[in-house]
Amino acid sequence: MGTQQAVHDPPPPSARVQRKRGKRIQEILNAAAELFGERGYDAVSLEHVAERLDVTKGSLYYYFSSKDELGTAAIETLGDEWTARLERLLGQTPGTPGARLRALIHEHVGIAVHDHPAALRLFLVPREWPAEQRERIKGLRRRHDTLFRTLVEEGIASGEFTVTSIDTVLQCMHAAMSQAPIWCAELPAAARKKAVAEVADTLMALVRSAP
Amino acid sequence: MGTQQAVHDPPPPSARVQRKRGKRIQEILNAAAELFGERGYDAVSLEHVAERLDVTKGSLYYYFSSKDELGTAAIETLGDEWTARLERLLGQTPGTPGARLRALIHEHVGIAVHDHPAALRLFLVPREWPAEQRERIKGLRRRHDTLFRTLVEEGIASGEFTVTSIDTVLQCMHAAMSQAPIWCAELPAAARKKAVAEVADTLMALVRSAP
DNA sequence: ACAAAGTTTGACTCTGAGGTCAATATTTGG
DNA sequence: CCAAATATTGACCTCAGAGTCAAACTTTGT
Repeated sequence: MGTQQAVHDPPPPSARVQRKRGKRIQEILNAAAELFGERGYDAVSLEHVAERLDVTKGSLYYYFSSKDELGTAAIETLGDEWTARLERLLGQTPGTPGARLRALIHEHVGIAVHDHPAALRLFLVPREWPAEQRERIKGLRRRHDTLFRTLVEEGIASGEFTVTSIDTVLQCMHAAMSQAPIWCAELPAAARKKAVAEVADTLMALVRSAP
Repeated sequence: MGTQQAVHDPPPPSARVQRKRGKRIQEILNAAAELFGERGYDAVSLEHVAERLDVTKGSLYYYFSSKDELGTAAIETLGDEWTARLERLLGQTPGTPGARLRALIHEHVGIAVHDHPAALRLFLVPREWPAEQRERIKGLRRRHDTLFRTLVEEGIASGEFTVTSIDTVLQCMHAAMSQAPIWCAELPAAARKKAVAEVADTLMALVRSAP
């Protein structure tokens, strides 16, 4: 019982191997996030994910112990990337809360419509996730919501916005933004950019209620 | 080859029997509509429907040739009842387009939140229905949307409303109303009535954009 | 070069849900 | 009361998709 590890019980895997494993996991998560974003969680089977990676289903179980675990991890990846894009945008968009909020909505709907048409269903349609994964999803969503909430609160503080209820406004905004990709999918591609802008304009009305 | 039916091919079932069959079909549709409204289409199996009626799955196939057929028919029942309630409300709510629209939104969200928490997903989340049933669902939704569209158009004509794009406003409104039951489900029952009213107030902002 | 560790495979099981159908029970009308 | 029409059953089929695992293959460190 010296300063050495107790009788080498589990020989720890080398750092290089671990990094490699981490990379592989990221590859899997990216592929899965892409698929879930395109078609939604239930519509994507593990064979689909495996096929996109040119491996077989069995391999996935070497890294993840269930579909739900892979699912939440992948959704987390997607959500992180998404939030990062929004945060970056805010970082480089100065101006009033109104201008910034509009840009944020526009970017968010844009990402949804152009890049991840089915992704938002992952957050909208409640699934009975196992408790542990539920927490992770909630956390993701909270972080994302905070971006919008903060701006709205700033706008209210500065007198630029007026609302009946912050929570309700945020929920409505969120709902409308999440639906956008679904009905935009029916529009000809050319009309989509315009539609996204209109959604942003329209939703700005939610924070400019008459007194 | 007289004026009589050609050699009595299929003896037609008596009127009474037919009425009875119709009733049974309605019972099934009601049970199914209820379940679909509570838990969503995919989450409800035919055994669930059968169980609620105290029969077995097989019986359902005596009346409907597939889950999708029963599904659309049931959704139609639900939608018809729903639209009827909204139409009735409009019939007995006089006033400006603004007042009427607010009442309509309130009623619609109220029905969703209190009576059919999962029903709206049936319309929001696109399913690949067989062509024939798709038409019926579209028709339902059109009829329903018309109620809102008409009022919005009236309000615009009278100068009471201002919008960037009618379609966009309607889509956003619809999306927010449809999500409401889902997030209201997390509220304590006591808070729901208030939440419904707030949604109605908030959404009214969508038709009062600044010029 | 070679053994241990790490990775992938493919064939397998299990389950839930849609759908079928011959046999059986019930209702109807003469 | 009885035969034909109508309704219901329950056992069965099929299929997709989650999950398992021993065996085979590949990489790593010495």
